[in-house]
Amino acid sequence: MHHIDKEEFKQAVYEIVRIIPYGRATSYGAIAKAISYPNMSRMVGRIMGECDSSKNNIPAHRVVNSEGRLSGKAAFGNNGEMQKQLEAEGIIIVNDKIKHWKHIFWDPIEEIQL
DNA sequence: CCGATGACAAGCA
DNA sequence: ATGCTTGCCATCG
Repeated sequence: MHHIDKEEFKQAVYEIVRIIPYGRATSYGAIAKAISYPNMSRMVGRIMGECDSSKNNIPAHRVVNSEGRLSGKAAFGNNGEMQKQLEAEGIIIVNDKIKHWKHIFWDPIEEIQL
């Protein structure tokens, strides 16, 4: 009873990720909170890893960890593709971490309250 | 069944 | 800032 359907959860994550603005990024935990499952950040990461972003029109490159670090870059291949996509949006990255993270960070909660 | 692991996160020393 | 610990949940061997 207390279990949301796995597919529903995945779709809820997709919905949030798809509305992350260009040039901004959010975190696994922030997404988990936004869909009312604050302790499911690891699952959000798992879902991103399997979402096949390019094919499904999901800007997974805009999802990083709570410190702004590109902990999931491996899923984009060995050519720093995740970093390239972020840089193409004007985001600066140094040592796998987004520069000015507090400023770049987009909190989905703010959008949902609208 | 159990322990390890993983695109996590927060607290603490 | 750095590293460790704990809490969290699904998947695997």
